[in-house]
Amino acid sequence: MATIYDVSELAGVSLATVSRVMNKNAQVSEKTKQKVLAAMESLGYRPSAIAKGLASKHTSSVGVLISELHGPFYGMMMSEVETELRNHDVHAIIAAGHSDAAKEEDAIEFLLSRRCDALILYVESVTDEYLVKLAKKGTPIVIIGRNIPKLAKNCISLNNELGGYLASKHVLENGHRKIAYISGPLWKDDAQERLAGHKRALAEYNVKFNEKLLFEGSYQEEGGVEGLTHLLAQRANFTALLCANDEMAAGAMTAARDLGLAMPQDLSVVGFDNVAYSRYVYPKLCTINYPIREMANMAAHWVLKYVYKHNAFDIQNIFEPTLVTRDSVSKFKR
Amino acid sequence: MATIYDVSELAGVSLATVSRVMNKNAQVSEKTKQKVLAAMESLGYRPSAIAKGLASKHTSSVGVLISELHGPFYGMMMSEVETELRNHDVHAIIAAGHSDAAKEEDAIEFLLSRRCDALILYVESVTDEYLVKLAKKGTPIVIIGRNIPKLAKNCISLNNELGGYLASKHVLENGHRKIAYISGPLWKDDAQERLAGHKRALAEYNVKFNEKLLFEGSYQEEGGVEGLTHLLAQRANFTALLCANDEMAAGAMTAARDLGLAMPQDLSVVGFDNVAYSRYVYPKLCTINYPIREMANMAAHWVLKYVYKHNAFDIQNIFEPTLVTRDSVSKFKR
DNA sequence: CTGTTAGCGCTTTCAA
DNA sequence: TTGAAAGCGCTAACAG
Repeated sequence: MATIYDVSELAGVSLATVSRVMNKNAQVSEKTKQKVLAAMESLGYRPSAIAKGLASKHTSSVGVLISELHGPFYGMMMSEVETELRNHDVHAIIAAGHSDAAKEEDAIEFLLSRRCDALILYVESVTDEYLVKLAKKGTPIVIIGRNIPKLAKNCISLNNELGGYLASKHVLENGHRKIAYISGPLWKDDAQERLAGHKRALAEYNVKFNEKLLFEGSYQEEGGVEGLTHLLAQRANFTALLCANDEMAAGAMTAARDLGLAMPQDLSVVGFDNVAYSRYVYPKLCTINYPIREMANMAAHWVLKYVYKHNAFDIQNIFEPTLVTRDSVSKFKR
Repeated sequence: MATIYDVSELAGVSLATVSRVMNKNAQVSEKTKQKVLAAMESLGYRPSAIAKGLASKHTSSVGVLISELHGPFYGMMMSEVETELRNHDVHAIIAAGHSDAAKEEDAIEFLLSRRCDALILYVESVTDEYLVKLAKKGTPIVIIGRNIPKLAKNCISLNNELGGYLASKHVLENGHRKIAYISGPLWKDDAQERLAGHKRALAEYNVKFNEKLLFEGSYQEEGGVEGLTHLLAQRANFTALLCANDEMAAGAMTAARDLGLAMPQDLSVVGFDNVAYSRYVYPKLCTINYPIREMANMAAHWVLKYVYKHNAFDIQNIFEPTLVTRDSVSKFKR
């Protein structure tokens, strides 16, 4: 692989000059510039990002850490970040944290060791303190999906409680009173918050929260299947089911139908996230929109603005969820 | 950020010694080793992967190029590669090619500039010749989803024609004769191959291929919606619909239901890929299994074996699709 | 077992 | 406008 040295030799100029034509900024006479360009071309020269990083102390790369590389939610987030960053010639180095503290820290170590200029983190297991410490270490970080008081400026988060509330309120407004709830893993903050929102709505409508109508799911399709099966076994005759995310809603709906329930007539269902395929399940899923694209885009802009000094628009730290009404909810009858 | 030099100073040993304890291999006395470790600990030392890469000529990282960062198919592939690689302490640098030749080449340039030890490529637009040339440049490459004769050893591909054939044969066996087909973008090889398989099955059953029953879709949900709408407008009374991937099948099914068609009674549908959510659409989608996980895993093993010299199992270059029967197909009646 | 000494390929003053 | 030279943080002979 040709080096800058080979180029300088072929072009008959110094290293420095070659470097200058690569980094557009400096003044180089048109003539020598052409010589250098020609030399690069004929050698098939490709600058080493790695050597450049060593010498210049920045890598034009930002580390992106998400829980999983698959799944509609993370996929959208990652995709948006990558696109926005790449539009500005910075590259994303992506790693998965698998919702596990050790793996998340590991991944962060990895990204740091690659000397990323900044980190965009969607982490679930690592503590707030860890992140606060990390933020002090020098590499700028922006955190998606969490709101840490001491790091408020670095957080891009959703009002999950409101989302839970909106979902719940919607079925309550439709007359339902026996409402089952499949939450996410309750050690996750967002799962707790969504559930809290649900409880607030219930309280507002004077309906008592029933432990038997709560199932702690996994945030995956299978969790929805298990949840529905379990809840039905409680024989509590619920007419509406709230799921803490769309995947579980899809699983629950499939399971419900397998057991002979018609939706939305026998059972109204609401999801959460508004992932792409939620409109392709049957019935079309009523859900809560999680503006993850906008949030991911904001995170990318945060980095562009504060790290790469592009003049981006103002940063919005907190986003609001909204209700997306579709076919899976009907009025309570009888 | 502390450097190896700081560590060596604090520990009272030379650079080389510090380097030695980092790279387990060499012999270092237990005593000095502990001193070094302690120094690292107290300095919060984190070796620079970038400097290491420059000095050692390999980066313990492999570039992974896929068309999109979102979507169930790519997500699964990326996830599997990353997991397998990380299990062996090598990291994936992921980039998106967006099914566009220029962007794909760009992304490859990027990965090469980061001096990846190898490349795992899922590319759709770049030519075979380009890849053949690339393969000669030194960086080992493995190609997923294409079978290039000159690069047969580097390819991990699916027999798409067989997949199309199996899907088609299944509905033919169920008595259907008027079969509509929503293909992928026909400039993509896999779309062509799947369609070819369909035609072969038709021929085998002596049913003539009808252009009016073919719609060229986008491989996305929306393409399925458009396809179904268009096909219905042809008034050709088809009783079965083959979709070249599950996303389009999901879109088409939703559109069909919106137009009052019951499935599978009025219309049988078959997808392709067997993505995670295909079993959660209604009716559960009959599809062709694309063993993308196994293939992704194989690609990772290829790299582990040939680049990192781990002793992995034998490499399988060609994979076979299989039929997954579910509820979306029924026997043709009347 | 440990230290010395060149680099790896590039950026970046400082002079010319 | 251009060149010389000193690193960036690490690895890898080669000695000792």
